[in-house]
Amino acid sequence: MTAERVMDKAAGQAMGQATATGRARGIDRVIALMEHLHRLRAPARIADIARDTGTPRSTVYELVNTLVEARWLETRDEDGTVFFGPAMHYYGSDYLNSVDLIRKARREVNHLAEVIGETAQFCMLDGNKYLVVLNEPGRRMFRISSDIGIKVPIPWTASGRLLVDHMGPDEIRAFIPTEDFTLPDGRRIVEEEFLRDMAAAREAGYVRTTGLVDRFTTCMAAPVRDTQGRCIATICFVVPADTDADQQNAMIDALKDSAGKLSMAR
Amino acid sequence: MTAERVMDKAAGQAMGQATATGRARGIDRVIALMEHLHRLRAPARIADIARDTGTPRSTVYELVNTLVEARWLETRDEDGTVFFGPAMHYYGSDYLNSVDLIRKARREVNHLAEVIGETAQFCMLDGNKYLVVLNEPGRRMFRISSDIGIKVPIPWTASGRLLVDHMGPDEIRAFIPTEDFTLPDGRRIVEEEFLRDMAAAREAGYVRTTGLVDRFTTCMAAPVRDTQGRCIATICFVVPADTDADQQNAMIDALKDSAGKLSMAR
DNA sequence: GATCAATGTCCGAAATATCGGATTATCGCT
DNA sequence: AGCGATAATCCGATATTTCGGACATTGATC
Repeated sequence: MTAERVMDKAAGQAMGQATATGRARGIDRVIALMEHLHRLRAPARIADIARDTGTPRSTVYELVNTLVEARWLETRDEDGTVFFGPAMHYYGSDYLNSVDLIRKARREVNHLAEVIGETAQFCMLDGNKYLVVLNEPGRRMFRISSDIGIKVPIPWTASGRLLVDHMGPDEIRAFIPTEDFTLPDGRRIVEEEFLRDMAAAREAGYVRTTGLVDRFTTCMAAPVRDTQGRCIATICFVVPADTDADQQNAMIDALKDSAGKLSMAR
Repeated sequence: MTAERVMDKAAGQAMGQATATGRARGIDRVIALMEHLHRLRAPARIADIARDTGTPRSTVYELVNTLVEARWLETRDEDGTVFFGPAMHYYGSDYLNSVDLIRKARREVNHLAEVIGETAQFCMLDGNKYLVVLNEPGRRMFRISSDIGIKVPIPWTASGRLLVDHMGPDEIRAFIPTEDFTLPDGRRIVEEEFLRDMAAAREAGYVRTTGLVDRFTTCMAAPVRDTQGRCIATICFVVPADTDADQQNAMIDALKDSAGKLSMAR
């Protein structure tokens, strides 16, 4: 078996306009490296980074040294793995504070998680994918790892049904890749069902789904709308499917309330 | 007047090992750029970035394009300024979640800010400087901009008196630069006073200061200690100096409680 | 203790990314 | 509209950084 290189998408991106020689700019290598760590969501050894991003080993060592010095990365434990460093948190905070809607959303999400005690999130679209922008775990200590900044197919989520609110059937078909209607377990969401969910959600001012991405989880979401009434974000709760119905209704009210405040603030 | 270049420290760092020609690696330029934006805490125009970091204009344009594409930066408004982009938030979240103490501290800080309604922070040392790692604004809407990740002289802060808890007078003299004992308004903190504060704080299990960095602000902090009893972080409140005394006592109790939990968790 | 694997360092050559400066586009103001 | 100033793009040359591969180091296994 030849020493074929298996690169992930980040590597592909990084190569970008690179000529056939395989030589790339340091900055492109670094971007691939960081995207790789983000997708991994765990510290990685340098040799593995080199293999998985298609970057020469000596180059990775060189760059990692630079990045560790700048605190962009941190070497973990004594096992020689590296992961994001504090500088990323500082820059990330600056970003959050600089975006008005997100700064306000943070207050709401924190408030909801604190008062209700369940995991609350703030979600938006990124291109034709859904992603969690803010995540505040509830008192329950399961689901430790947040999936902040990880792209997910729109139909897999409750919020997704609100976020494409403003589109007609044709637009949606053109916007969401067909394969995204297939759930992780292989089941397929038929378009009519999705469109019906959508209409019902717009009508009711919230949406609830159960057992979409995983069988035992219920998701409730309320829309944040701009002045034109377009859904630009959602606030939602992620709870066990067996959560008491009254409790769920209280949560939906809380969501509508918070989402309303953020819609006003626009 | 000659076209003398005024570079900030980041630029100096970036030049690093650069040879006398002034040519530098792209990655070093990028690090300087990001540090510059962080210090600025506001969007900047490309021309200004070039001037302030000592990077050639054409290089900055080139790099900014790359970074915008990677969502590390974002062009703001229509005024052509750039600032941090969402990718920084995602990487920063990954960092926060990967550090056990910080992840737990976030819950406490959010809880305190929510329940008490005043600005709560989680602080640590970075070298011989103090810095805010987590900041959660209270209900009061003043002091919008958080100073997350900005280094501050240790003697300027309440928490600082706890964080060097474990050092003797000589150690402290060697550790904290003398100029750091001079407050922003020019007043000087005499060492004896600092040492007395420190001893009293360790005794009481908390520290309170008023009018240090600015005349109308009171700071209260409680120590997070590791298994050896060493103060590795603090949790604190930042409130107006005229805050009711009973209220302040309640806040100190809440701080001690949270700090205690984090100390246990080690 | 010897062997093998994995990790990290070093170095020269060549491909190319950075840089300066000139050019073009955009904007604000009278 | 015309003008000046500022912002952004373009382009060729060369100083430099990436890259491959050899070498050193560490550590685990038998």
